[in-house]
Amino acid sequence: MSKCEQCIIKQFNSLKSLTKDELVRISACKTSKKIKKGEVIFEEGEMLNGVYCVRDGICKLTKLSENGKDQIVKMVVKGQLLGQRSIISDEASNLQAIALNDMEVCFIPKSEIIADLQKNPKFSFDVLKDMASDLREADDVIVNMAQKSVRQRLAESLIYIHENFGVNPDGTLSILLSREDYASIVGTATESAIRVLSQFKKDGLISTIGKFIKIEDLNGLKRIE
Amino acid sequence: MSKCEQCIIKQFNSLKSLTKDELVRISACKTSKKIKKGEVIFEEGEMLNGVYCVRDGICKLTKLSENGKDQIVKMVVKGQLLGQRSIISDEASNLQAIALNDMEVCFIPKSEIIADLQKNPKFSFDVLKDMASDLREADDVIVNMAQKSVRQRLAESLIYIHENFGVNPDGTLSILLSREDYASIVGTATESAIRVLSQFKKDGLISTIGKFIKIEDLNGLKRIE
DNA sequence: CGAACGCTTGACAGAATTCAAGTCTGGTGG
DNA sequence: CCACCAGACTTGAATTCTGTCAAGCGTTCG
Repeated sequence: MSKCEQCIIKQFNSLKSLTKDELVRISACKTSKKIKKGEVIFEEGEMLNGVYCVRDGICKLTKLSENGKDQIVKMVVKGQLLGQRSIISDEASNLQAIALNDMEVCFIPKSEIIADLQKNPKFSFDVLKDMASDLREADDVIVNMAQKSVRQRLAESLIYIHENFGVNPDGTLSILLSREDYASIVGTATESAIRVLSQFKKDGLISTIGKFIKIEDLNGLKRIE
Repeated sequence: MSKCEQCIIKQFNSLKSLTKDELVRISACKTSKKIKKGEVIFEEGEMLNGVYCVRDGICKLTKLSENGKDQIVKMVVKGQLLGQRSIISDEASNLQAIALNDMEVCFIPKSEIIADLQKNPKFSFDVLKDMASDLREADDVIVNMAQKSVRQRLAESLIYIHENFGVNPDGTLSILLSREDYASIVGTATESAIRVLSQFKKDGLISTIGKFIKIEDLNGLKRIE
């Protein structure tokens, strides 16, 4: 099993603020795990007893709304942590995590994280910054959901994925999502999402290569109102 | 000027985790401020150089969306802190704060808060918990905005206000909001909010006493789908 | 008193959901 | 190998929801 203190992934999250000693200690009790596409990492309402550090792959965090539909609240990619919130508030998770492709994660027990939060103010402050940034993003999502049309929201989601999760060599979005996933991101019916995507394609804003989506006119998408 | 170490308001927020010495030091450099209804506490994009501790009154945190409409993202009441997020991430505020009634707040300079965050892990952990709780609430709002109808959202907002901000002796909601504010909470046109409220009234779910709203059938509101 | 503002209602257009087909695809079992 | 099936995808049509524009009412405040 590889060692945390040598892992480059930690450069991208708050674990970078831990001392070498702390990393060695965590490394000793962490467990590595492979998760297959579609597999559930944790359920809504489940008590987490640790956090996950995503070494590879992508997952979606969803919440079941009262009308029975899943809403994708956030997507977590390589380099990010998963589950800090539930650990910190010491409550059951309010979200479900599902792998969108094959993943590799490290599981770090709750006790270790809590101990470091209490002892290492730099680490604690870094986590604080992460959460502040999450909150700011959440505010943006709230405003978009509340004020914009399905068409606008879908356009912005495509742009977000393009800019944050990157593209394949042929220019297609590196993340492969089903139509249902897209609908679940913008909070609409699957048919509505499909219709809007068809329209984007007809307008030359996007194209499809196999199941993948390629953005052809980024500025055109940005101009949608 | 009153002293922080004797202030009971601090019992309701993370400041309760500060030591007596820290409170004395903060007390020495804080400034007390009265803010009138409708007054802006800080603007979106403004650099905050401290946090506000709300001693009395209520304010709304809004964000201007690209289509020019304000969205109410959160309401902050007596006992809560205002502006931690911007201080922590050291960025301009992403929200505007406006008093909904006459307020009394204490302003604590950024340097003091940051110093205490670095030195007092208990305080820092408490702030972390606050933000974790804010994030969870934000997730709920996202799902509601994305998946529910204007009618449902308005019903839930009324319930939220009723349960979290309390009622006057005659049973009316203690917070007085304009129709435009209600529209801005659920993210809809003012006319739409008015129409839904009228319908609620016609259905006997709510009544109005002067400008105040009184919930007549809480379970009825909860049953709306 | 008049102007300004918030509140209310009507009418209509456009957006979005729902239900109901039908197509395409990859995988499975014969 | 091929037929077939399940699931994802696509499109159409009817219905419902929501935003917008327009008009009128009531209150407050100068």
